[in-house]
Amino acid sequence: MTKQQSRTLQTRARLLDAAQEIIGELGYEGLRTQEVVKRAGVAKGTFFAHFPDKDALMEILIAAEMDAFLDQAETAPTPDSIEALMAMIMPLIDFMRCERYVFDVILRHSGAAAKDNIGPIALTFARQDEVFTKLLENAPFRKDISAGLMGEGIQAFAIQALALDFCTINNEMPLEERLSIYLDAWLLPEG
Amino acid sequence: MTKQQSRTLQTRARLLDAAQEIIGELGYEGLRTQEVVKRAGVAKGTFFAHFPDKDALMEILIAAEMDAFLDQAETAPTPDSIEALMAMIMPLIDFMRCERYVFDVILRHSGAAAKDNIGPIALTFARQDEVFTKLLENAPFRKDISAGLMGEGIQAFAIQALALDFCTINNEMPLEERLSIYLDAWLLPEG
DNA sequence: CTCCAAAATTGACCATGGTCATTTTATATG
DNA sequence: CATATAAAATGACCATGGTCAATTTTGGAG
Repeated sequence: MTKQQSRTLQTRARLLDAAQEIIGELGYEGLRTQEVVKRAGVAKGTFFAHFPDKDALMEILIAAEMDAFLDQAETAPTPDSIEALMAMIMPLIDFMRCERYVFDVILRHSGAAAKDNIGPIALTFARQDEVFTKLLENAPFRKDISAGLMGEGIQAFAIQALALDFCTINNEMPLEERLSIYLDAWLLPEG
Repeated sequence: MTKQQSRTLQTRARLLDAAQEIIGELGYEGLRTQEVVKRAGVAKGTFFAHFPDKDALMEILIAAEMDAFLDQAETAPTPDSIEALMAMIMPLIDFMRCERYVFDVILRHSGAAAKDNIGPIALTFARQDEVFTKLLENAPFRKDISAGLMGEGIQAFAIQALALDFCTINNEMPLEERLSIYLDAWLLPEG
């Protein structure tokens, strides 16, 4: 009963290519499903036969970018200071703040979808945990908590710093400075 | 040139009442603007003459609930332990997780709108900062960082705990337990 | 009281994400 | 090759948030 896969894969690839092309021109927020199917040369319904909804497509594309940053982080040496850690995660953070819409999509899906299946972005966050845990195991930071917990805190503070960075009340301080303060207090407490 | 205010206020109140009524029956996610204007007895356009968009209405209603919790927290005594602190903030957290949609709205607006004006939810978060700062000033927690910074961390960890609680990967641990672990590590470090 | 300008309201209309019964296409089988 | 059948694609259609030119209401000035 296993029938035509090549056609399916081809269509999916065309949709993804078209989406990426549009994002290159108009940014993530500017993407319209109508334009995607038009460029892919398929009908509206075909889009939704391949992706449950528009968010699912966005998740795939955004998670792919985030994963690329994690690939780099994975091969990096153990950070020997907060600065080294910051340098390692800033590329990812910069992507996360490239558009308000991107940050919103990431937020919506970081804690996984409301549905039962786990989306690409939630998987990326899980992978972040792993990567951070491994990196922090031998780093010269506090020793009273596990590397995994340290990693979760870094995630939490990164999101907090990003949220405040998008905020008009609080954006007199640059994101990097704010995040540095958070990470100092979190990873090198003196009390 | 100052003309009719009573009419405006009345209409606005009717819209808000209708919205609250619907939320009582169907929850926040179940609210449709069409149903709001129908119950308020006005036309569709009137809704958008009073609120920039549906999110703005949601913000008002959700921020009002959150503010009520802050009112209580404001009159509470200084927490003398993590448990006491948790007891103080759990009502607010429970509201924030009452619906996935509610949490999403809060997240979207906690870091303020992308626009230049500051929404009610962002103001609530700013007020949270103030309330926490005052409460933590004399609390028996770490002394190496400011009360304000401690408060920001509590916010960050609360959101992280909420996000993971909505997540299918990570919800084998109850929110309260996870948040306790975070706050212990954040407010009472031993390294 | 009449008339005017600003404020408020209206509802037809639009944009866009998403659905689904129907049609087309590919492939396995006799 | 002909046929059956399941996968894939189609596009008219729907739901809902949001817009805006036209209309009605309001309160004050003369």
